[in-house]
Amino acid sequence: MGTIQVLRGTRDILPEETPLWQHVEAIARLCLQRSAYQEIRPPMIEQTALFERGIGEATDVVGKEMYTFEDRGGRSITLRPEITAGLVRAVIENNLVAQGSVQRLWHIGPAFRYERPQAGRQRQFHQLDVELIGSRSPRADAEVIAIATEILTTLGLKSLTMDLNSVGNGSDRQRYRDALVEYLTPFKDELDEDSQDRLTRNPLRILDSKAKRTQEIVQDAPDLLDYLGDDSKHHFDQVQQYLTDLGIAYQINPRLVRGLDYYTHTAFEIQSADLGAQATVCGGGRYDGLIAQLGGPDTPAIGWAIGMERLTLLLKQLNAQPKTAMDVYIVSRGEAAEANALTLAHGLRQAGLAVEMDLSGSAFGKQFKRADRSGAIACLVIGDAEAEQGTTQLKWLHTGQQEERTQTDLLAGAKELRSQILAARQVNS
RNA sequence: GCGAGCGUAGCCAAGGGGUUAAGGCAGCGGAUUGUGGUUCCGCCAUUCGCCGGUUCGAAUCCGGUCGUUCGCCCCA
Repeated sequence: MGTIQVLRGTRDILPEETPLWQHVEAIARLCLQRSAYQEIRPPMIEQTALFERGIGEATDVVGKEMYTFEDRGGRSITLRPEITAGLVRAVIENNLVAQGSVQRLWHIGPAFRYERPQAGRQRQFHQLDVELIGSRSPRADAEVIAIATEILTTLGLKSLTMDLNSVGNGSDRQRYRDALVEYLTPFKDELDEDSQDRLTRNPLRILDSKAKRTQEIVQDAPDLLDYLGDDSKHHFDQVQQYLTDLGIAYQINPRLVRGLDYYTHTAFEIQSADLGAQATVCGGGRYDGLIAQLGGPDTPAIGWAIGMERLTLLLKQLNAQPKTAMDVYIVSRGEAAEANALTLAHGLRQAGLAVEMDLSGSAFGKQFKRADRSGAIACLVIGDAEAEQGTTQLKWLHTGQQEERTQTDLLAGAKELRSQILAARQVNS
């Protein structure tokens, strides 16, 4: 072929799809804004060390999925594989959390992981990311989770399920980890290959292995929730209580262990059965240790990320795509008329109308055909005669009625025209 | 990184060794040189993802490669 194609695992989001993305973003903005969250826009590239230290060297994301390269100055740079780490870096660097203060932040943008693409998984994907930094309160957990469910349900998504778990604090986890390793070691030879490997590197991850025999073994493993200290247990109970108070459905999944090292206490995932193997639409949790670990003040935080591709995939299964129809389509022929058309289009747009101007210069019949397809309610016709008299034919495309207006009257009455079009559109739909 | 399936126009496709590569949608042009949504006519792949091999002959068979889909792993 010889033409250059998009990189594997990346894709173009074409004009027919962008209205859907804009709709999601509008809903998200609305929900976040009225919950006091502010947008932040950190860079997409960071020093590699940020992710190594933040996400954890033992994780798959850092171990084998990062886009890492040297820049011309010999620095090791990485395209962010997720958004939280960079956002936390920005918070620390700009001193956004003075003692006791709370920051509510959100961001939407691409992240990159070098993985084999499949349904709901790409090398460049987009996340809507929300973080509440500076509160240890279980109300913070509940607030953040509630926003996620609100966005999802406002978009019309149903039949989602939420898994909830607590992985405790550092010492809870250490004790549990020891107990788990002790339990699993006698079964070592029966575990799947990956899990054997994790027994020393990252034993908690064995819990949500999909290998059949491993699952059987894990059935009788000690329960993480039994190893929570009193504070952790209390926190978890409170979170559950608050979610119940808010009418948010969830199920406790003691084997939910998320793949990023920084999580503490609350961990949750919202899933859909309609996504295939990549069922998680939204995942998140608390990360009370991360900020200190990255050199900031000892500050608790909780957040989540929604996968935009997976979300839009679900929405596409659901409803017809929103389309942006034009209000007015301008048809013109002849040099003077075409100049008039341009001026008219400009003026009407300034008055708030959506106007498409036919640029073809082809026969009126052809131009009307396009006018029809544009979804416009009204059509303006300017030919030699109209140009000479400074008039235009205003044609209503749904009735075929046509009236003559002077161009100046039309512009002066643009507001009225706008409400007429609005009314006509209501009747039509 | 591993396994399996699939690549024919912008989209959906038929064809499974012999030369003219069906059909539909969309698009463009015309019937209708100043009036649309119907209809009719015409145009729209010297080429079947790419490279190489087998053959007198390859979209068709073989090898490789790239892409894609589904799954594993992992995650959004």
